[in-house]
Amino acid sequence: MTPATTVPNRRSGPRRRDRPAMEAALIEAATALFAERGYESTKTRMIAERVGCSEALIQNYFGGKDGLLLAVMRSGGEWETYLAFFRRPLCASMEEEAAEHLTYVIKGLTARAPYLRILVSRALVDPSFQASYGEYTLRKQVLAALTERFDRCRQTGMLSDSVPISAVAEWLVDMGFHLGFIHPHLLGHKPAQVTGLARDFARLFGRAVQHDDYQTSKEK
Amino acid sequence: MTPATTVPNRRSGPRRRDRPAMEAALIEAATALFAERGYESTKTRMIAERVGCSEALIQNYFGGKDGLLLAVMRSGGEWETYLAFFRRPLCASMEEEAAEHLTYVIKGLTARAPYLRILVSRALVDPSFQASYGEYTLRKQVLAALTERFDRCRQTGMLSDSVPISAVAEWLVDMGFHLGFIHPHLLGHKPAQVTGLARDFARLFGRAVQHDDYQTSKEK
Amino acid sequence: MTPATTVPNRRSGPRRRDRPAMEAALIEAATALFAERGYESTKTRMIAERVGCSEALIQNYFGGKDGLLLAVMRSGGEWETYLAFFRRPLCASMEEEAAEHLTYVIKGLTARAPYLRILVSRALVDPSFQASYGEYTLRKQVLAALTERFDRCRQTGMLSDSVPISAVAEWLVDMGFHLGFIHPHLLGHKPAQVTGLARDFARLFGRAVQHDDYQTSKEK
Amino acid sequence: MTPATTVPNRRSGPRRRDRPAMEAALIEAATALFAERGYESTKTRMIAERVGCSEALIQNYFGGKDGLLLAVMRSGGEWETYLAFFRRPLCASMEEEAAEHLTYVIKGLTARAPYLRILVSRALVDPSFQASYGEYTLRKQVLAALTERFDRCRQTGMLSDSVPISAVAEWLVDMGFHLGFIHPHLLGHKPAQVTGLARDFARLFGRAVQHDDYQTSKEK
DNA sequence: TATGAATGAGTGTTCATTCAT
DNA sequence: GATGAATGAACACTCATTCAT
Repeated sequence: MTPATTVPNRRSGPRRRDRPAMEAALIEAATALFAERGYESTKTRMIAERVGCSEALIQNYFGGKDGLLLAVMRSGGEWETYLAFFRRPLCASMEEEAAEHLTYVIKGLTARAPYLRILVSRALVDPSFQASYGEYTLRKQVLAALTERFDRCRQTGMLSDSVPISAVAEWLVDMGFHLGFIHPHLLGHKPAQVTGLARDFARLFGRAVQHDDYQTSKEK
Repeated sequence: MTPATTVPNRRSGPRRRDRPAMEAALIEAATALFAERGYESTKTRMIAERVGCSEALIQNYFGGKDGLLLAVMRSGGEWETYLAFFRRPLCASMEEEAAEHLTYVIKGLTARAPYLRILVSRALVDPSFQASYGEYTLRKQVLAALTERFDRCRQTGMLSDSVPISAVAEWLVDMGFHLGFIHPHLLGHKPAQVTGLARDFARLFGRAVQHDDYQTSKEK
Repeated sequence: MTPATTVPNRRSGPRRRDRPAMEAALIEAATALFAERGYESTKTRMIAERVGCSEALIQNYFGGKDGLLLAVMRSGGEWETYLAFFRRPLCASMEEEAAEHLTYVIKGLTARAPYLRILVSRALVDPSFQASYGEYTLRKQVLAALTERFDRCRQTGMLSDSVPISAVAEWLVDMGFHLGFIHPHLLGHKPAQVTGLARDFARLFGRAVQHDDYQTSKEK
Repeated sequence: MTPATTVPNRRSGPRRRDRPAMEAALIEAATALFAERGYESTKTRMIAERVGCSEALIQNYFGGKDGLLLAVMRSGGEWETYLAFFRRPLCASMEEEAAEHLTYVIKGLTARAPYLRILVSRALVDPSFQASYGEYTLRKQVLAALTERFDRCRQTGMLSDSVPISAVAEWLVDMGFHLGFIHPHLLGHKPAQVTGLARDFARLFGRAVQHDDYQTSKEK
């Protein structure tokens, strides 16, 4: 409720000249409000009040409310740091692969939940926005990273030869999104429930894709 | 200035005396528009125009736009017929169980896609609506039905003893929702892609949960 | 709050055929509501609900809300009985003349207060209505009656020769309206206050218009 | 379709930067329209058109139509200047007292007639408004001022000892309101008629309250 | 540059009225 | 005749946007 601390000590009159800070503050406020109340229910006045500036600034900086939404979206990612995780060394088993993936993804999605809620809610409803969603989501990158990992898993003999890698990767990605986003934000499940489920899912995933011999040796 | 020709075989004048049909038409139109454009972007005027009646009717029948949304929601289900499917005989294998489930669910979700888009999009954004979502979704019922099925699967020896039934059920339900809703309506995947993926997922599911011996005998 | 007992035992379906009773009930309800809430704030639905009939009846009987207002106005008076009072024998003094007049007028205005509030409130604001007010008010008739009385008062020597009769009549009429309408309904004064004031005014009136000699003989 | 020429020297475009003047203009226009057509029949659009601004300004400045009505009410008075009159030196006779009072009050009420019409009309019809009327009317103050004057009149021997001062004051106030407001605005009497009547009333008032001896000496 | 004043297109809703039954 | 269903014009009000300063 308190104005973002990024832009402190605001007084009346024409404000100080720190455009980058102001833009960031607006984006932050808009992200929060869009996520809480939805895009359309969020009024520009609310955003401006939250930040402590005039509505007109939204026009000046972002060209309007739509532009602000785009800026919010673009702000979503430090993709690189997020994706770096997928370049870690292989795990000892497919179940561990899944477990680590799910844990990481759940954490990551939770961190960017507000931002995602906006995106998803709007993509479902505004067809022209669906394209943007595809652009800004990391699904493809994660998919590629997993595929590459699983390739290596197969080479190590950890991953069964009889399962199609791309489907396996897709499968794990979907599980991650479901556990990290759908369960908590649509179904309202608590983190503990989700974590428990993630463990079970990882186990099942392991059973499904692990090479039989490898599996045996591992599980013992 | 000339009376709109957009709504033919409907004179400018007023009266038609079929209230139930009119209500249904309004709900149908609202469902379509809410799904296409979102709740807030859909104006009562659009709905009325689409149906060829006056806006006031929305007030008369449903008490306003909010009431119409509720009516749309309530109209969503012939739950019983949908759930009847889960009372069919067991399949010959767990993979088949999954395959049939996914096929059915994908078809079912596709059929009520517009209705679901509204619900999901709004539940993500309007917290007070999330409760309503929980009420009107069939997740719990399907979950219960699957649990009961898998219980019986285990008794037949088809389902491995070492997997927790509730997690398996949850898993399959999630796959269904993901393939039937997230893939086509959020990610924009085509039906063919989804169907292919469903086959792969069913296969993986089978591998994960099928009792080893049973699995062997089956696969041969 | 209970539906007027004039139209008892109403059930649904096309109602019984007692048009005069129904008209009277509508006029009564409209009078009450117009007076309580004003003409514009009173909705036809309220009137119909109060009476227990359909709104359409207002159209059928009176041609609309305006027509109902006119009917309400026309219903205002059993003029003759009201005016009969002014044909009573002369009083013994001018003060008594005033006292009796004021008492009677206060009572009369109180009885038709709702009806008058509508009239006055609307006449003040709708110029085209001011004419109607002139028509339906009894001011002229009362004025004429008083003038005639005061003529006779003068002949008896009770009324001073040095006052203009028409002004005296006008004066008394105004006092009556002020005490009977303005004080209670605009200023919110209680009946007791008004009665006390009426006595004082009558006394002052007497002092102002009574013939000096007569006054002496009377007061003794 | 062509820009209205009704509001000249005012381009279709927007901006004028004189908020106080704009507020005053809106209040003035609202006063006039409320008085002409009544509060409810006056539409915000009319007011805005009259002033040549947008309807939204009424919301911005006054918070809506209700707020504008309150502003109209509050704008009614430069009370002090109005009440100063009652601090003038005493007249030479009670008749003169009345004559001067009536003349002044008639003028004063005429000046604020539109404003008063709104107030009175609405107070008669909206009970919750009657309280506001009581607050903003000057009746009490004038009454107090007259009472104080008449006290002094009595000390000079001008005012008869046998009349109750408060009733006399009330009486004169009522006459003033009746002549200045009811006669012209409800009965539609012309100024000349009112003036004539005022003279007569003053004369009668004098006869009623003047001390007998003083009266004699004065009239001669 | 940043603002507050001002806008106008558009909102859901109201309500006296009309008409088929 | 009397009704409920249906209307459409109008309403106060909202809000992203524009512009003079």
